[in-house]
Parts: sequence; C-alpha cells; structure tokens
Amino acid sequence: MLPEEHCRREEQLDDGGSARHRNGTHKRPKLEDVATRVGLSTASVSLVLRGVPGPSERTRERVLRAAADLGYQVDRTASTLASRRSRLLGVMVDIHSPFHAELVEHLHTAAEEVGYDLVLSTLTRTRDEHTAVETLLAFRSEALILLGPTAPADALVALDNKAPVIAVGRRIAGAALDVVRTADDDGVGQIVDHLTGLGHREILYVDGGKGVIATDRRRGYRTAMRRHGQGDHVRVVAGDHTEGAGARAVRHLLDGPRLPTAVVAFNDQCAIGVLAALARAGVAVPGEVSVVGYDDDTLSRLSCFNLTTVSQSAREQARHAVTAAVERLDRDRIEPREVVLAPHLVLRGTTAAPA
Amino acid sequence: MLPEEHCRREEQLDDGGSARHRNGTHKRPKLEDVATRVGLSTASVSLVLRGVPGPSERTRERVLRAAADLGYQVDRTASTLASRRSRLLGVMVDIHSPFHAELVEHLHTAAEEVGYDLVLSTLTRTRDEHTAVETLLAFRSEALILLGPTAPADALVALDNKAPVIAVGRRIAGAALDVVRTADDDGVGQIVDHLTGLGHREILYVDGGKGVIATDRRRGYRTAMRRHGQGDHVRVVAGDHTEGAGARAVRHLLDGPRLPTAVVAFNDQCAIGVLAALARAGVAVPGEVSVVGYDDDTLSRLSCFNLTTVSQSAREQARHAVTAAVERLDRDRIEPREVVLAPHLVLRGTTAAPA
DNA sequence: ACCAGGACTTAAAACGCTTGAAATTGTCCT
DNA sequence: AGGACAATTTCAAGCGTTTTAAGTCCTGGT
Repeated sequence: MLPEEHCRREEQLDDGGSARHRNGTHKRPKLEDVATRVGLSTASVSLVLRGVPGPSERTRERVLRAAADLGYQVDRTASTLASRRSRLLGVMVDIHSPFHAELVEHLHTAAEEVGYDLVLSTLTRTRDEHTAVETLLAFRSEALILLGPTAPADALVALDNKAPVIAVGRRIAGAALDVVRTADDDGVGQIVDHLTGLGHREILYVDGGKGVIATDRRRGYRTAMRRHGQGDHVRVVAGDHTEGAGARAVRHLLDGPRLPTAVVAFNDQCAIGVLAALARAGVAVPGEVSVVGYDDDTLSRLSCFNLTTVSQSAREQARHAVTAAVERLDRDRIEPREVVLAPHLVLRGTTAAPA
Repeated sequence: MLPEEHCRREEQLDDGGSARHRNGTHKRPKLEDVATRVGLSTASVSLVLRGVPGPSERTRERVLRAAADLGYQVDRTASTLASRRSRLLGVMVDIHSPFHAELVEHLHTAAEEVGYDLVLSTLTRTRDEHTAVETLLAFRSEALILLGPTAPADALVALDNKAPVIAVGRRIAGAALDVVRTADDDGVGQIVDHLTGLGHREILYVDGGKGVIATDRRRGYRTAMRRHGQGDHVRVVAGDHTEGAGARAVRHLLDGPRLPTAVVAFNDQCAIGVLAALARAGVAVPGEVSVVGYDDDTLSRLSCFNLTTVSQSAREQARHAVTAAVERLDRDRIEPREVVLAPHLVLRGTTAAPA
C-alpha cells in the first residue's frame, strides 16, 4: 500500500466525530481523533495547535482544517497536567461589588495579553475567603490575585507559600507580599482639599467600618482636616460600604441641629445612599450640601447621580496585579513589591461652593 | 525487618514536604507523598480522601492526619482526567449585573448540595458569549448554565450538543433546550394590576431594548393595559437596562406637557435612574408619581430607594437550573424542560394612589 | 555512491489521580 | 489444619495532553 493512499484512506475513515453520547451530547473529540484524521501523530497535531515552530506548512494547514472540522478544542485539564503549567491566575472577587466587576474586566484583558487565563472564585454570604481560595488552588492557579482580601496578614503570607499572592486594594502591614493599591488616605485628602478650596468648613465623613481600607480613608480625612486647620470640624459618623449606611447617616443628620455643608462618603455606594436620602428630604445637592464618594464605580458615573468621586484606576491596578503575578511566575522575582498608585479626583456634579 | 518497624521508618522519612520551589513556593504535595508518609498505596489514600467505603478506620485516620500535616489538596485537573468527570457546572454571567450576582450566590449553594462545583466565566465589553462559553468548555464543564444568554436560539441548540445547556431568565422560542425563567409578561401584568387597582390610568413604561426579555415585559405591559381598558394610555418610551436610561426617560417626560401618574421601568437599575431623576426634579415619589422596577435586586431593597418591584426569585431559579443540569447529567433526562416560575410583586414604598 | 546536516515526525514517558480486578490478610468454621 | 469468605489493600491500566530524545527523509556536496 502506498503511503499516500494509506493516508487518504484514513482521512475518510470517520465522519467527523459525530458519535452521540447517551444524553444526546457529542463526545468530545480528542487530539488523537484529529491525528488519525490527518494521518499524523498526536505529537505533530499538538505542535501545530500550539503554534510551535517545526511542522511544515502543509501539515499545519491540514491539521488546522481537521481540527476545525471536528470542532476540536483542547482539554485544559489534560494539557495542564502534561505541561505542569495551568497558565491560570486565580482571582478572588466579591461578586456583589461593582468595583470588583470593573477590576475583573481589566484583569481579563491584561491577563490575555500575557497569555494567561483567569479563574474566578467568588465570595458570598455562605462562601468565605478560605473556600474561595481553596477552589482557586484546586484549579491549580499559578498565582492568586485577591481583590480586597480581609484575611489577616499572616494568613496571606502563609498562603503565599503555596502560590504567589497579589493583594489588590488593601494595605498589608509590612508583610512579605505583593500589594497593588491606591493611596486611600491621599485620595480622601484630595477630596478634603477640593472641598476646603471651595470654601467648605463643616465636612462630615461617613465611615466605612473596621477594615484596613476604611481605616486608611478615615485617617486621610482626619489628617487633611487638620492640615487645613479644621481639626475642630472633624466629624465621623458610623457606616459601612452600602447604600443603606449612607441613607442612615443622612437620617441621623436630619435629626441633628443642622446639616454640614459637605458629606464625604466611604465609597460610591454609600454616597449614593446619601444622595438618595438627601433628595428624598428635599435637600438640594450640591446647592445646600456637597457630596463626594470614592471608587468612581459605574454607579457614580451615571448622569442621574453624577457623583464627584475618586478614581482608583481599576485599569491600572489590574495591569499592575497581572504584571506582578507574571514577574513572580515567569521572571522569578523573589522580593515582594508594593505598588501604590495615586488616586485622582473626578470632579462631577455633586460638589460646589457652600451656600 | 518487621512490617510494623518498616512502616514506622517510612512515616519519619520526610519532613512534611517543605521543599521550597525556586520562587519560594512550596511544591505541591501529591497523593504519593501522602501515601509514602503513611506507608500505603496511593489507591488507598485516594479512597480515604474521597470518602469511599472500604479502608479501615485506622487507615482512614492515619491518612487524614497525614494529608492534613502535609497540607495536601487534591489536584482537580488530575482527578478530572482520571475519573473522566469534572463535576463542574459552567456558568456564564454578566459580572456587572447585580441580579446575576444574586443568582450566582444561590447557584453556589445549590450546586454544592448536589456535589458539583461552579466555574464562572464572565461577559465584559471585550469578552463575548462565544469566548465565555469556550472557556467554560475548556475547563470541561459538564453542563452550561447561561444567565441571560443573548445568542440566537440555534446557536444555543448547537452548543447543547457539546454539553447540556440551561438557559436562565430568557425565553427561547420552542427550542429543544432547558430553560428556567419567570413569566416576565405576567410580572409586568401584576404591576399594572396593582397600579390600576390603586387608581392609576396614565401608566408609562420605560422599555428595555430589543432582547427577548424586554419584548416579553413590554408585551406584558401592553396586554395588561388593554385588559384594564387602558389601551389608549399605553405609552412606551425607549430605554435599556441602565440607570442612565431611566434618567433620560424622565428628562424626556419633564419636557412634555405633563407627567404620567405612574412609571414602570424595565428593571430595577432603570427604575433607580427614574427615581433619581424625579428626586432631582423635585417630583415626590410616590406622592406625585409612582415608580415600579423589576428584578428585586439588592439596590431596590435599600431603604433609600425602597422600590416596589417584582421578584424573580433568584433562589428558585438557581435551584431549578442546577436541578435541570443534574437531571441531564446524572439521570439521563433527554427531553428538554422549561420551568416557568411565577414572579411576584414586592410592594414597597414607591407606589401609592395617584394624587 | 556516500555522508553530513537540516527539516520534519514520532515513540514513549511523564503528569497526578481514579478504578476495576486481583491479591493479601484475617476470621471463623469444621 | 484446612478452607471459605469477608475485609482490606494494592496493581496497573488508563485519562488527554506535552515534551524530549530519537527517528526518518531529503538535499547537497564530495
């Protein structure tokens, strides 16, 4: 039998892998199916499919064609196992956070550019950081990008032993960990600068609770107020990261003797709550009270809120996080690095000079 | 050498797998490491770790102990490959949607109960449904749960050949696919019933664009208006699923001769936009205008909005979706099933009798 | 005619786990 | 003591890729 003929025979042997599974699902074609279809070894097919130089042009075309015909798709699990690399970055997110959503979006593009994929694991009411991270590890993530982790520093350091950890958005007290964040105190400082520049004195701060981030922002507020000689006007009301907190804070204020001329909220969600409550109470913004948020998340940009806020540059943070991971994985960086980005004020419609 | 002694020797042979990788990362312990540590075969260890009956109590304890000591964690990729089952449900979500966030939360708990895990793949501006689904398949998801897919019905059917597809939240015209959704037209109908019951006649609808869901809701509005003899008052203004659309719609209305007495928005986000714009314009809600949303997502529940809306019972939809997947995978169900849940009105503070 | 060297290909050994069959050990009878 | 049987444990063959070392074929040069 001539080799050419043999080959031709094989190419027509099967009908394209349309064998149906008992549940009606086609069985997934594998490398071998593609290989026998073109009469080559799985090795060659693998080479072609990964774009490794070596196979001839003719082979390349035939393989690509056959793979397309069969609807072949590489099996990640198998290739991860074989290559001992998953090329996967594990990302822990709070699925309810709009800001995280933004980060994930940019992480995706950044990761893709350097040839990595993302696997997401989300925090929910019934799913804590521990399980989220375990999941990521079970998928063999090569690095862990944790968005706003709340775990104690030493737990994160321990984790870092299993896979490089990149903490995003949170300061970690002198730990040997990669951190990407913005200078939260500086951000709030900029807000206060802006407001005092407009002539505000009575600037109230709606707090964000007990996390590290909240602490930094609160400190930024206090420091800036004192810097402007407004130490006496420092006023912090309890709150958290939700719209509800903002609304409660306003109700609390309305009970008091008089309103401050400006309200700075821990984040945008909280600020939206403030805005909504003020609107309902018939208080003009920014006419009577100026309001500022933090995060520049999708909500704040909406024309209906048009909130002055501080941008955390999700895009930049995402890029730095991915870069940090890649440096660890592909460039053997050992020393931890902390990237602190400068936040910047986004002036929109909720701030103006006091009446 | 006595067997007992041999065994003891081996248990002390290594130090717990603390060998450090060049990047400072511990190398991941494998089944074999646990096995040699307790002087057993990997088969036994595997059995114990998966809780398969067979191994003796003593063995069980020793293995569990050793695994914990080493910090052993099963490698999903390897076990998926070996067992030819990933026990993974692929979920496609729009990471910016609060409603999807809710669904994911419930999907997680539902999946866990039946021994499956979730892998999430998200839609972003630069990541379309196709890539999202490819990713899911590359992870070897056994079934695909697509939240609000926009792909044409035939594309979904084609996909269903590769892995069972469960479309959530969207009607699919008579396709051979599993669908879990709520009766959107009925939901909007309930809203109109409620409003007319309160005495409203001029009820305006802010549309959601051109998706199937938007079509159903719009139809529900029209039908219900006619049913109540208010066909003349049917009025639909263009919009979409964002706060911006709601706000624009209101600005448009304010330019007109006079306001309707009630506004029904395509979804909660849109309704929030309506609410914000009305508040800014000094229009009292529900005093002058009643507002209703759709989805009962986290935003609407906030006291600062306290939006009357329709609940899509995320929890129930999630459960049904997981059940559908499991029936396909473990119980060989072949015939497609459509689960249509009844939505229910959630009365809150933004509706009242017209002035 | 022969061989070096390049251009392609491929055989086969991992990768870390699961699993059905086979082997081992122990127990209880007779 | 011998055997049957149940309880444990292990063997070894995969799973679908990757990857390295080893081929196979040509092409030219001598």
